[in-house]
This record gives sequence, structure tokens and C-alpha cells, in this order.
Amino acid sequence: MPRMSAAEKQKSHERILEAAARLMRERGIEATSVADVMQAAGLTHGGFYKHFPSKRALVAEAFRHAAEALLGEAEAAPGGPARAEARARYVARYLSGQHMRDAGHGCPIAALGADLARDEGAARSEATRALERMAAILGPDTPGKDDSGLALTALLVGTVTLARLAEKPDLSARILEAGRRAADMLDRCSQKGA
Amino acid sequence: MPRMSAAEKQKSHERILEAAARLMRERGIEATSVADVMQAAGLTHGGFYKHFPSKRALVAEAFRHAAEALLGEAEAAPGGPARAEARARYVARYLSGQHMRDAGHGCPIAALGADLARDEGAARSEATRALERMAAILGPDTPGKDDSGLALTALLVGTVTLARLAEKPDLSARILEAGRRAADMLDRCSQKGA
DNA sequence: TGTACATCAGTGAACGCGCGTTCACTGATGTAC
DNA sequence: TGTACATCAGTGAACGCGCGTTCACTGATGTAC
Repeated sequence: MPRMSAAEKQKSHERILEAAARLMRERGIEATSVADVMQAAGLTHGGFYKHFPSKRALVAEAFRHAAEALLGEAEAAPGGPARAEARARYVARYLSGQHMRDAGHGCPIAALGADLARDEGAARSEATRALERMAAILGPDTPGKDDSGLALTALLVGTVTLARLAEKPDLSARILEAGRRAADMLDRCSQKGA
Repeated sequence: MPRMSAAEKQKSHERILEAAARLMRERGIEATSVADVMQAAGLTHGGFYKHFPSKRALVAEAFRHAAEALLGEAEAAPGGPARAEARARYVARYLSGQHMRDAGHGCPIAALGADLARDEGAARSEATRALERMAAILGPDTPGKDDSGLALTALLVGTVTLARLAEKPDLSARILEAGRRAADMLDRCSQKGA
């Protein structure tokens, strides 16, 4: 079977990235082995190093991959009233029970942020960039006017982290609801202050 | 040298707990080995199982130890205007550069929350309890009146997580400052809504 | 278009290593008389 | 109070295991003529 075509290799690469991004967000970085990722991608572990120089490099790429999928579309939102609406949708989706439950396809900052903060290197750089992009999406229409986007980002990340941490489902639901109300408050107060 | 007195054993136990709580908050749970903890406590790794049945049990105990140190004192705050003042001090300390930098002596929810959310067992139960206590400290004077304490807890946890994640010190500082402003806003809006 | 050959994606066994945990041992502590 | 002995906190070597990574190998792919 060995030696796939160049197109097949690219598909394998994509599958590895996808599997890594999902498993690491679900189980954490250290709990996800290279062999786990390769198996989920339908390959054997030995071939990993034809695609990435190390597990560390995979972590950074997988983070970037996950972040791009979630930020790219939201950034396309135009300015003006349509932008406020797009932002509201982003917040609602972020603070949904669906996002809380499906960490594997959710925000990589919420899933891996605390771990990457201890890291030095490419993955942390990717995470910093992602956090700046998320804050820009959630920030004021005029970029750089104030840092309310950073605060809203912190509220969303913290809310989902706590909702996932809580053992009792009804506590998780209350946390998400409290987060939604607080996000609304911050939005209204920010605009009033403008 | 072997066989210390009962009093000595208790001191050892305390040192192990202290070392574990610090190292795990600094480096993460998986990156902290039993041998690391025992060495930091001035002991050798073999003796660990005279104190704890497993590493998992240590994680739960270390979390509880860390949480108690940070919550116990804050809970002693009285009701009324003195309580609002104590809460403001708690928020200011939580969102300080000092707390951001010294994760080893800081909030264990911010340091380990995302990891423990993936866990089942005692450590996660401890974390859930700690989160409820923190929300009670930050919540309305009348407990159970609303869930603003949960939202404020989420904002604080998220803010410190992001500030630690950011690579550039000036971005970290902006995140902390944005978090402080947002905490103020939530406080004022909550009281207005009351 | 056909042929000969170099390339290299993927395989699976093997590597060294550090992990959590176990265990035989030591010798001061605590107890029974 | 003194003596004999069981206990057990701490030691350090050893255990099995899974990890990240390496490597010899395979055979279809892509290329040169």
C-alpha cells in the first residue's frame, strides 16, 4: 500500500490536523498521544514524522487549525449594525450548551488556554494571536478605541471553562445563563460609555 | 533516620500538600510528577504512598488545600457595606499583576480548571465546590438572589487565564485592566438592577 | 507511449526514558511489661 | 524507670507501561529517457 500520491498525502495531513485538534480539545494536550491522533486519522503512528517534525509542532498547527475554523468566518462580518448582530450571534453560540458540551469542536482558547500559558513556543504564539483576533471580533466598531473586546473575551472563556468544570448540569446551565446576562450588561454599558 | 514521630509525619504531610499545590498550579497536573513533589517536600518518592493512596488523591487534596487558603479568609467577611469593600479587595487582588505572575500561589480554578473539567472524580468535585464558594463571595448580599456571582467569577477566571496566556507583557496588562473595568461595570449594573 | 529507476508516504518493530506504583529494608518511635 | 519488641515513616532499587521518536522496509508514485 505505501506511497500515496501527493494529493493523498495532503488529505492525510488534513485528517491528522483535524484529529489532533479535536482530541486535544477533548482530552487535553498531554493526554493525547501521537499514536491516538494517527489512529483517529486512520494511519499508524510511525508515519507521523513524515508530516510534522514533533508533537510540539503538531500542537501549534492543530491550535491554528482550530482557531482559523472558528475565527475566520466571524471576522468576515461587516461594520455597522450588521456587525453588532454578527457579534451577538457569536456570543450566543459561544455561550451555548452545545459549545459547552462539544469541546472537541469548540474554542481552543477555552479548552487549552491554561495549559498553553505554561508553554513557551509556537503554540503559545498561536494562542496569543487567536485571543487578539477574538477580542477584535468582540470589540468596538472602531478597533483600538477601548479594550472592552478583551474583557468580553475573558468573560466568554471563563464562563465556558466554569460551565464545563461544574459537575451538576443545572449549575452549568446557571453559569451559562449568568454569562449571557453579563455579556449583555457589558455590551450596553460599553456603548453608553462611548 | 527512618521512622519519624507522628508529629513529624504530619509536618511531612503538610509539606507534600504544599509542594503539590504549588507545583501543580505552576506547571500543570500531568507535568508534575510524584517524584517532583516529594523532592520539593524534602523527601524521596518511595515514601509518598505512606501519605496518599495515589497521585489522583493527591491532586484532589492539593486542590482543596489551595482553595481553602484563598477562600477561607474571604468568606469570613461580614455582611453590609464592609462586605462590599471586602469583595472589592478580593477582585483587586485577583486581577493583580502579582496574581497573574504567581500562579503557584494563586487561584487553583484559574490554573487547573480546564484540566479538571475533563476529569471525573474527587478533584473535580473539589473544584466545583470551590467555584460555588467563590461565586458566593462575589455574589449579592442575599445569597441565591441572582447569579451575578457566577458571572463575576467567570470574568475573573477568564481574565487571569488570558493575561497569563498573552505573550507580550503589555497585552497582559491591558487584559487585566479591561477585566477590572468590566468587573466594576458588572457590579454597578447588578446593583442598579436590584 | 513504454521502460527503468529514484522517491517517499505509510508500516510496524524497536529505542530510551520517565512515569506511577511496589517492595524489601532500616532504624527511631511508641508501647507493653 | 528500664527493657524488649512491634510499628511504621522514610529510603532507594525495581516493576511494568506508555510515551515520543527512530528506523529498516515496502511498494505505488512520479520522473527521466
